[in-house]
Amino acid sequence: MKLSEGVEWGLHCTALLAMLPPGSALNGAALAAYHGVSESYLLKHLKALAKAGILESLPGPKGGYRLARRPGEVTLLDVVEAIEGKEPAFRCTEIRQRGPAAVEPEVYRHPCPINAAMLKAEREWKRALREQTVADLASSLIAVANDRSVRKATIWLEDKVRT
Amino acid sequence: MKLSEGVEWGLHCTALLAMLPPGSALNGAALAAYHGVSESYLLKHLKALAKAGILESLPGPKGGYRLARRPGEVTLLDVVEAIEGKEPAFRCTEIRQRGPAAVEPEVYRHPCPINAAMLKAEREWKRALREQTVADLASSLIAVANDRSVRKATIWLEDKVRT
DNA sequence: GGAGTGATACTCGGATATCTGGTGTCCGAGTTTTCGCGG
DNA sequence: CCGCGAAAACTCGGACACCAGATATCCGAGTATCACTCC
Repeated sequence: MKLSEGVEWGLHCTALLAMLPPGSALNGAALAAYHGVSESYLLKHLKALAKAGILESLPGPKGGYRLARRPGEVTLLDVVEAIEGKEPAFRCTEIRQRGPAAVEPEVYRHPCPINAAMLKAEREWKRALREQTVADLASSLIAVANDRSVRKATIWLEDKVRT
Repeated sequence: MKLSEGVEWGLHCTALLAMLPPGSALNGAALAAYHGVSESYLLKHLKALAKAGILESLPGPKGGYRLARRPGEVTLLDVVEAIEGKEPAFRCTEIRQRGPAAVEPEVYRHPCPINAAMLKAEREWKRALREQTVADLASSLIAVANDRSVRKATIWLEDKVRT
């Protein structure tokens, strides 16, 4: 099992936007350069975040991406599901209905217990993700950040941020 | 994010072995035929389960696989990690240390908060998996199983099971 | 009849092809800006 | 000086190659079995 690298990128981008003054936007080029990643590929994920209603895209010159909701209203689960999709990680293929012990499909009224057990764990994972918001990430990032790093970021972002 | 199909197969195989009398073994061909899956590919996963100490492999004629521990001592997490590996799903690539705001690596003493948040959720997932054992799966499977299916399975397994 | 022994047949184990989904990239549609012109 | 308008430039959006990891498979090493032979 492996989460897409885009999840990490998306979380960092939303967290960065959350640290800026409300309503601030950055374009894809700035977000990519700030994190040192490929711009064209990052755009793919930003698009997904916009489609999910997490980011808002502003077209035209001086355009870019900004948070569509307040940072406290965006959970980590929102971001993860926007990029990874909402399908469960464990996908039951109902192999209990195959092989020599199988009977008619309509007999399997109860859900597969193995599927239920795996989904139960997945619900716990989602719950933990839902309890954390992008605002939490932003404040944590600031709390542990080095002063010089913050200053460098502030200066660099100065002429990139758009209101 | 997607879990390997082998996880489902491994769980069904361990659960089936747990339902048999203690010490019973089945060879790869029987396990594959019972679940209606490819034998050569299932062997790959059974091998992984054996290497992890969950199954025990008995070579030679009348050989096969059997549980290495009692069903109550094997958690779902054991099975999942044996097949998927123990690496976390979220892998922080430390992109905060890249880009124009980066400073010397030794300054980043604190772990990345985003990584910490994701790993926190992952711990909840693992905890839920650790709280369920293969014995639970076996009893649940029996509880919801149709009588005719159980009878068919019993008859079919009769001359395949090995002590 | 029993024990030893050799061949045998069956088992798992690791190394090897193939294929889907994530990774990475590109060019086109749309919109805001902005510059120039006329009033 | 101000308003209008058209061109332009920059933005995001969807469609197109590429590659790693999961999927699927095969043949060889090893061992318990079993039949046969000899005592």
